[in-house]
Amino acid sequence: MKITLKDGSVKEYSQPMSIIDIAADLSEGLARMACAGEVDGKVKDLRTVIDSDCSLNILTFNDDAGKAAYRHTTSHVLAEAVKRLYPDAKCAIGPSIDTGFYYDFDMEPLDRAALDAIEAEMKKIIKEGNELKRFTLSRAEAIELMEKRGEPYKVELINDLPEDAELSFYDQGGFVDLCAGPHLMSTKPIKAFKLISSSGAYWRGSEKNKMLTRIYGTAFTKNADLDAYLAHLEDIKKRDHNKLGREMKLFLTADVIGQGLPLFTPKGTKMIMTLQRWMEDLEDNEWGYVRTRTPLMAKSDLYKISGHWDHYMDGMFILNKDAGEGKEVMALRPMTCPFQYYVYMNEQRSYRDLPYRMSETSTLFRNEDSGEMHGLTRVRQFTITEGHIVLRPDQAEEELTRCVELANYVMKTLGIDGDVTYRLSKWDPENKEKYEGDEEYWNSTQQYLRDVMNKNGIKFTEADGEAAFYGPKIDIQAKNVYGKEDTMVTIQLDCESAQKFGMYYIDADGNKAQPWIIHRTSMGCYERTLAWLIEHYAGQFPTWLCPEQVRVLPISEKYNDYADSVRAELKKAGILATSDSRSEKIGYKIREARLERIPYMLVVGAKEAEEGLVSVRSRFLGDEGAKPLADFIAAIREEIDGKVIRKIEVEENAQ
RNA sequence: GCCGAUGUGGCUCAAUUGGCAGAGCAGCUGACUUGUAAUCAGCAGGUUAUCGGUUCAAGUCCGAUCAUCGGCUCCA
Repeated sequence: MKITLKDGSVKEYSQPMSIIDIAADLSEGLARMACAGEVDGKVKDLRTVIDSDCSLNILTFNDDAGKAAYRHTTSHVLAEAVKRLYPDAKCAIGPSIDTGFYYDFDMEPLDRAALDAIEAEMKKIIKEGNELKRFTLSRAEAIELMEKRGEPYKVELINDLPEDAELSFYDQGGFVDLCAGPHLMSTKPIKAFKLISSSGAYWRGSEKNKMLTRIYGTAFTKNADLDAYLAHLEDIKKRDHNKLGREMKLFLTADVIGQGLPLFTPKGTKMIMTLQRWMEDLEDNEWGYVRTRTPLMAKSDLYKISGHWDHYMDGMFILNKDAGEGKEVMALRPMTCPFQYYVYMNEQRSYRDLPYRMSETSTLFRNEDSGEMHGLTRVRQFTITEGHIVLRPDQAEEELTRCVELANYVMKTLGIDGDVTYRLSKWDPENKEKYEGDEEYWNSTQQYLRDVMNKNGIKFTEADGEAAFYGPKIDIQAKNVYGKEDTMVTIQLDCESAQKFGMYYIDADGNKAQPWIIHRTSMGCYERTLAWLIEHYAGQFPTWLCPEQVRVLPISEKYNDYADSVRAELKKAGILATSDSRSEKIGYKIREARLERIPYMLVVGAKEAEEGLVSVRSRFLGDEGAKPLADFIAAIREEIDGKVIRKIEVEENAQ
């Protein structure tokens, strides 16, 4: 048989060989590094015997699939250690994940000391260096084995596997686990690992099931890599908006006010208002939107029409629920859709009036479960740039394109377009009752969105079961510093709601016709966007977004008057400036300003006061020297108006 | 909502087996009048998240509640 290797060379063998033997034949080093094999593009266990022509790639820890096998084997070592220390623990599942691996057990919760003890036991197991032996069993044998070993979760997994599935097991010195693999040849190569944390996790991810104990860990081939990863974990905490945003005094929370209800300080408010004014002007002046202002609450009747009363009551804050006769039951709004629909319906609309684009800086309330709140990214009250476009079906493609273009423009201007991924959120064809409309409706609307993204050259993934009940979505997703993904912008096509609310327009023939609706945001939620900006820029925002753009620093109190006049000039030019009139040394004032991440510092003393100059020290270029105040104002004005993002070359990561 | 951890001035932390709540930074006041990463001195700031219990005595032990964090689930 002929084996084509990654570099194109061909090896020939006269008899069947396992992948690990082929690796050993190629080089001893490669066999030592091998974690898995890729045969004709499919990832296989190293023990797989090859008996016919194929292409073969030996995967090491440097390959994603190799890394997964390495870490998956580590998770088996974890399972063995847990079973040794806690014989009554029941094994559930233990896959590798992007950052390492986890394993779920039915057992008591663990504290750090327990994790340390398990870690020590794992080290022993690795030292023993047992080989992993793979074998397969029939369904009956497999169930018998797992029952004998007291592993009810494994029995359940086996029962749920398809009839023709191969039931493979791995035995490492007596510890046997049901597992599809692939795995390392033995536990010996595992060098650097750490158990990160433990937490609860529902069996099979359903809250109806029992909560198991999950242990997270990670593994590397070198201690240095593990240390670097752990240091990285510490490092990203410094960018965490929830810590940095509070430190920078952009927002706060108060126990007595409640969960998911952040308060914005003057600084944080300034930033949000900068964003909000920009968005409103942009939408109204350049993208053809009209602005609405609609109530933050409504009678229950409205939500009964929209369907929220039946399907979303748990997510709403209900007012007057237990009030007696004569009191209306109200609810704070969790979305703006129906409110804007009534603005549309206020007048009879012609086909010529469409598309009718409404937008609102809209505050919403959602009664999220208590465990869900996080910083500014998951809150109970938030404000979004929410819009609804009522349009004719023939306008859908162009309008959707415009929505994507607007969102794109916003991302680019904020400098975060490189952080996002696009997702086509589709219905779940296996779960039709959760959605309105038939298969044809979903296929055609989904195709619309797909076409729009393709025509705009946007790369995207597709996800089943992520659509709104009334239609598919283009979701623009971003990850936070910890890798957790949130939706930043959403653009949804809805061909159903107009009927529910009796919305229509008069078509060219004078007949009533049913419009389509696009639900969309252009920037998403201000709270979440601010969080994202804090993390992206590590607090060092582009000048136009800074709540304090310039700080004037007199070198002594003698020059406070000049500093004040400079500050007044800056303010006159619409620049957010303060001056530091304290009797501190100049170095001290600079240090403070840097810690507060002020982009520009203007040092003024005798020379500057006499000649009308300012000595500029910026976050971008360090000491830029003395220049006339007017020149500085012109330059920074241009930077702010142009929403310029200057690269920070000096003083990065001021701490 | 579920599992777990945590909670001491604005921030970072200390307080021995239960025995007088303390420091640095930030803040304020005064002195100094300063040229590019920390001038000196003084002052003020705490019902130890909240409520209850045990005890001669609770930051410390017990219970409940609230909030924060790490996950799970959820996010139309």
